[in-house]
Order: sequence, then structure tokens, then C-alpha cells
Amino acid sequence: MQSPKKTSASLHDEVLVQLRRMIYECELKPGSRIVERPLCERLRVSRTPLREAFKVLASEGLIELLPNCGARVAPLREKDIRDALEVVAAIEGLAGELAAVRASDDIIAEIRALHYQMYAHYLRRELPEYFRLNQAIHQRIIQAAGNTVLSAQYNVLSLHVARARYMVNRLDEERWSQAMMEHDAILDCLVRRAGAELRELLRSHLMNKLSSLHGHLPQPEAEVSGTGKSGPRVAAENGAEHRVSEAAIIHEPAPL
Amino acid sequence: MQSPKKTSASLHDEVLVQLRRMIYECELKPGSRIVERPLCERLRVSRTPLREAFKVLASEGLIELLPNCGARVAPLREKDIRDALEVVAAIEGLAGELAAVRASDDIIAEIRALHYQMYAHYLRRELPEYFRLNQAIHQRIIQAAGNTVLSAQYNVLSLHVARARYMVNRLDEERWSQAMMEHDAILDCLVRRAGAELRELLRSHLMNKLSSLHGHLPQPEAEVSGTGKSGPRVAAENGAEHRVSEAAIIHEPAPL
DNA sequence: GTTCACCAAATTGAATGCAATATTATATCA
DNA sequence: TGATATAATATTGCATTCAATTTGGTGAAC
Repeated sequence: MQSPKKTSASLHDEVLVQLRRMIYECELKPGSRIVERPLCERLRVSRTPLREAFKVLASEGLIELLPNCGARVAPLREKDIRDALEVVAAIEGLAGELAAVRASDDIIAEIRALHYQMYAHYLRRELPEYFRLNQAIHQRIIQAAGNTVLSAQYNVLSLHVARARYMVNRLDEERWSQAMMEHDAILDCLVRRAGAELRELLRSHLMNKLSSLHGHLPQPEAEVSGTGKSGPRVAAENGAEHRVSEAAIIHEPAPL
Repeated sequence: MQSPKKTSASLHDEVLVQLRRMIYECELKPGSRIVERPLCERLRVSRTPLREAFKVLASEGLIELLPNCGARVAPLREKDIRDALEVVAAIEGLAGELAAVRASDDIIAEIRALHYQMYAHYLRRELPEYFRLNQAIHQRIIQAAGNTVLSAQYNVLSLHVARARYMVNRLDEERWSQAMMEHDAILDCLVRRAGAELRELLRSHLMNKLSSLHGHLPQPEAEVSGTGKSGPRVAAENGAEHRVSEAAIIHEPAPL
């Protein structure tokens, strides 16, 4: 698109990747309405591939499609984040349990290496690098579980959670040191291949992240106007649960 | 579409619901290629809404989209079913844990009533009715968890698992009575609101279903030809994990 | 007889055009 | 002045059309 060097992938997938990035970096603000035409011009595509991408994003729950009223970025309700984190905790717990059994020694060695690198960054209080390695470790555990469905679910939910973290991008000292200790225990369990223990550890590790988010999220149902025009009149208050899914390859999975 | 009485919903959603049904009832056979035009004529829609539905189905993992080569129904590999069931077990476990805390007394009473109805059908060996109530109970537990993300994930994964059950639609006597006993324990936990216990119970209940499937699935990577023409030359062997998601309301959730 | 190259038909990917619906602005009346 | 009805505009939903790629088949060369 912007760079005509790599037009190999289908236009639809390119748009999908772009939009996901724009959403989870809050370039498209939560709750804001999305009008198709301007976005088309910006991404240099026609409405067809854009609309196809919209359908997928809606099924992932990143945007909401109001019939005949267009799309809007899914608002960041605290309830939604909590729901997503509860499921992520269960999924990561399962991943840990499976990884303890199925992970190769090489993968475990790799995770250990990442862990110590992360620890070094923790000691130096280098938050971005810490986050990057933290994410890499969790991603490796997911991969080590050897379950494609699990990986897919995780990747989608990561985007949701990452969107929240993007807004509360802070980490108090106490929580940070606690997280670091939890990671010590996680590595220990993995090395000992203690599946059930690792499962509970990862579950509580994630749930702790949840509690650390509490109170740091924007007001419920903030109606942010992204395009300058007012948002849609009526929010989707019907019983339609939002859609969650995984689509293309997420080159840089969102950090948890 | 067929029935012009209710054209309220968008064409795209109608197609989506139709296709999901066709896939999980194996009217569109696993592994078979789908050519767009004939399907368009059959569903009486143009290619645009059909293709939009395809994108969503692909993100749900029900079909696979080969670039420039069209779509094919996702094959029913035993590995995929196992992966899905592992995740479903974790999700239902979480649902049980949450439901034990959050479920209203009314919902629990309703589940109890469904349970005894199911038990009656079990005694009379009425399999279809048993399945229907079984599914209703699991669905109620999911709802009682009060987590929209969880519900969404469950609904999508249900379709995958249901597709497998459709092929092995048998249930040996021993496994049946064991399942019934497990359900007794599940109800008991729910009434006592024993969250952790219910979680483990539901997990093992689902994993038992997994083991009962073992060996009763079609050969790995069966290349079934649905339209008479040969399937696509190359399977999607790249790293793209298949897409899983939830889209529209599934009026009759697939039985587990 | 087998393999490779080339051409025709079929199929997919994307853009455009049109009808239907919703949103906004304007005017009218209480 | 404020509320309501109405017209104009803008936006979405879908069908159609065009271009690009692939598939299948035929023939020539080895």
C-alpha cells in the first residue's frame, strides 16, 4: 500500500493488518465512528476490501457493526477488558499445563534465556524492553502448548487486552516486583515440568494483572468522537454479543 | 432468502447463518472446495455478501481461504478437534467457576429442572432429547458465567466440535452412564456453589468426551471432493493458524 | 510414450455504480 | 422560542463489471 515494494499479500489482508494496528494503538479511538470513504482514501483501497476487513474485525470484537449505520471502534468498557482477561487467564493456564508436558528442552532453554534478559531489564527499570521480553515469554509458552486453536484465541484476545494496556501504560513499583517474582516461579515450574502448578500460577499471574488495571480505565461507555462528527445515535444495546476471532498473522503479538 | 417473509436482517448475516448451518451439518463436506458462483445462485445472493461471509467464516476457522484459489471447508483433522476440545474444556471450566459465584438462584433452579428432564430421557435411552437437554444445560452454565467474551468463544468452538460429533454420532452405553454421573456431580457442585470443584469437574467432563472421540474420526486430511472437481492443489501449509471467532447470534448453539 | 510449453476457459480479487437507508439541515407551526 | 415535519445530503448495502491469476487441456518436441 504505502510501500509498493511488497504487494504480494492480498489487499484485504493488508488492510486487516493495518486496521488492527490502528485500533490497538488507539489511532482509531475506542467508541469513535468509522466512515468508510475517508478510510478508503487514506489506505488507498476501494470499499470492497475495506468492508471485508470490517467484517473480520467485527467478528474479532475490535469494531462493532451497526446495521445501516456503519462501524465504530469497540469502546473500552472495563467490563469487556475484565471478561477478556478472565478468558486469557484460563487460556494461558491451559497453555502452561500443556507446555509443561509438550515443550521441547530447547524451547524451555530459550524461555529461560528470555527470562534472565527480562530480569536484567527489570533491575535497570527499563520498562519498554521489559514489556517486550515479557510478551515474548508469554508468546513462547503459548507456542509451546502446540495447540493451534489456543494460539488463535490468544492472539485475538491479546489485541483486546493490549488496547487497554495502551491506555493505562504505567506499572507501579510494587506490582512490577510482584510480577517479576511470579515470572521466577513460572520459569521454575516450566523447568520442573510441573503442569498443574504452572497452570495455577499463570492463571493467578494474569488475574493479578486484571486487578492492577482496576480503576485505571476510562469511564464506562465513553463516547469519543474520532472524526469530528458525532457518534451514532444509538449504541448496540441489543443482545448481540461482540465477536471475537483471529484472522491473519499478527507479526508482533500484543504484549500482556 | 428462501422465505421472503423475514428479510429484516442484512443479507450478509443471513448468508453467514446459512453457511454455518450447512458446514456444521456437513452439507458442505469437510475438505471440499467451495466455488463461489454456484453457491451464490443457490443462496440467491451476489458474490459480495457471500465473500464477506467467507471472510468471517475463515476467521472462525470453519473454512480456509487459499489466496487466488478460493475457499474450502476446513478439513476435520483429529488434531484440530482435539485442540478445540482442550480449549473448550478450559473455557467451560472457567464458566463453571464463574457461574458458581455469579449464577442467580433462578438460573440454578432452571438448570436443575433441565438436569432431571435429561435424566428421564437418559433412563428411556432417548438420545436426541438427551443431547438437546445436555446442550441446553451447558449453554445455561455458559450464560450464567456472565462473561460475553467467554460466551462468544464458546459459541464458535461449539460449531467446530459439533461438526465432529455429527460424524461420530454414537454414544456407547458405558460412556453414556459415565456422562450422566458426571452431570449429577456438576449439578451438585453448582447447587453448593463450589466453584473450584465445578471447574475441575467440567474440565474432566469435556476431556472425557475428547477421549471418547478417539479413533472414531475420519482419516487425517481426507480430501473429499464436494463439487466433483478435485480439491485445491496445495493445502495451506504456511504458518497461518486458522481463524476462530464468533459472529452473529447462533440461534441454536451446537450441542457438545 | 512422456514431458514441457502454450493457449483457452474458469475463477478469484478488486473497483465502480446504483438503490435503500439514515443523518443533517431547513422550514413551518404552535 | 422551541418542537416537529420535511427535504437535501451523506452513507451504507448490494449488484455488476473489469482485471489478474489460476486451472485444464491441447499440441509439439524429445
